[in-house]
Amino acid sequence: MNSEKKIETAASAGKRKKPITAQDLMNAAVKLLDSHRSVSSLSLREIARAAGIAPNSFYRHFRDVDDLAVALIDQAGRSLRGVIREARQRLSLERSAIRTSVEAFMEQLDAEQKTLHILLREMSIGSPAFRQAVDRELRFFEDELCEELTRMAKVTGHATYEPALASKAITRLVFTMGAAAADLPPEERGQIIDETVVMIKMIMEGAQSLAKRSAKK
Amino acid sequence: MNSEKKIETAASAGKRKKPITAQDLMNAAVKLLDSHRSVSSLSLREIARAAGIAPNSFYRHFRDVDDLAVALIDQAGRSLRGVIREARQRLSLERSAIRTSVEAFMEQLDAEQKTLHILLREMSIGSPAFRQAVDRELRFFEDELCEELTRMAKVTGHATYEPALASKAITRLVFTMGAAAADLPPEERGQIIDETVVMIKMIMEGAQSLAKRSAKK
DNA sequence: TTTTGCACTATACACTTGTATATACATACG
DNA sequence: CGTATGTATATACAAGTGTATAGTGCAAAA
Repeated sequence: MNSEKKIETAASAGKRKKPITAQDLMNAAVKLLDSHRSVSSLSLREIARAAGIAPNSFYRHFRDVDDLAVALIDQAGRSLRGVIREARQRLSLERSAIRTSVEAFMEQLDAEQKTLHILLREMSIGSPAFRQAVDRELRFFEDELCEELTRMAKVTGHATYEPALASKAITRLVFTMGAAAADLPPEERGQIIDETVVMIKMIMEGAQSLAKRSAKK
Repeated sequence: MNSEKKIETAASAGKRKKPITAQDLMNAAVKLLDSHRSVSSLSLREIARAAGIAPNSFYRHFRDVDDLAVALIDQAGRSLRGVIREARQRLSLERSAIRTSVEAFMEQLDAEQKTLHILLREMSIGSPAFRQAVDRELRFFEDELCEELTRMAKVTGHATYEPALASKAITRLVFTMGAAAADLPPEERGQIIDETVVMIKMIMEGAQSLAKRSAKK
């Protein structure tokens, strides 16, 4: 018989007058996520409390906690695509496209909004709707990468064996390694980055080598 | 004000007299897991109900639900290692080591106990203890694979660039693809298997190609 | 002005959860 | 025989959950 009286846990704290946005709720939810909690394990009341509103007000903005979760995943995906696009900008100037991209990805793990964490976590748990949402984002990633690979092929002359598959492999690998890096002290991340880079090089080298072989034959 | 009166949900159903084993509880828990629920999202009462015992009897066997989860992970890992070892037996007779192993892995997804599902799910969610347990099992997988690769290298003369890393990449990839296949109609699994096989070939081809290159130089 | 609609709140209900406490009933041992 | 000991039980409680219902206050529309 304690809480739910005057708590106003953070987030509101005296300043705001009345109207809360859906985004506010999403932010409140994100703040509640540590490394081993999935979005849908949060209770509606918990989120409402963190946002400083009454439990029922939640329904004004989302049908469900799951509904909010999907919104979060979408947002995470959008932000991720931004990161990748930015990485690509840097890419034309410096060398080692792979390393640059992987670093951009891993850097994002520390970003203020833990959007990447959300994607990484929800891709393996949660309702079908979740998976679908995450899958959509993964496919964006894949497609951009595939496009990049075939473009590179034309420039350098190194064809790629099955660019779509290579892209998929690389994508899944980066996400998996990202998940591993996510809850790791930042000073050990360097090693994960190095490993990931080598793995990607293996895949690309292999895809090119297989391309040559199947062309010869 | 309904349940908890005379339900005896399955599992007990009249036959057994009194003593329940820890394994019974684990099995009951597994039966409750569909594709989008993690072990630790099960409630103690839920599991007890499914096993046909009183909630408090749970404590005779496990401290926590998490405690039970760790036991489940261990069991899953043990079973998985069995599968892999079996796959290796077949391996010496037929060809295409890769395809055989991947198929063995994916077949296990349909097995009666959904142990593999558990591993796949818990590797990305759950308490540190969970992750650690899953990680241990993954490393087993990796090590066996790495050993296999270096052995193959000596026989065929094709050295592998960084066998440990290649093993890690392959392992993560297989698990990720397995997770994707896990909740998919079985008739679409074939495609996933094919994709996975190609991906692995890319990695191995790449690792060998990189080995030659770094040897030459 | 009155009215209408919206965003939010308060109270309440039925239900689940983890666990504390106390109790029954077998079997094993002196 | 008693009497521990281990395993199961029922009952109970405080806390938390999702949500139904009703109400409040305020801004824009009539």
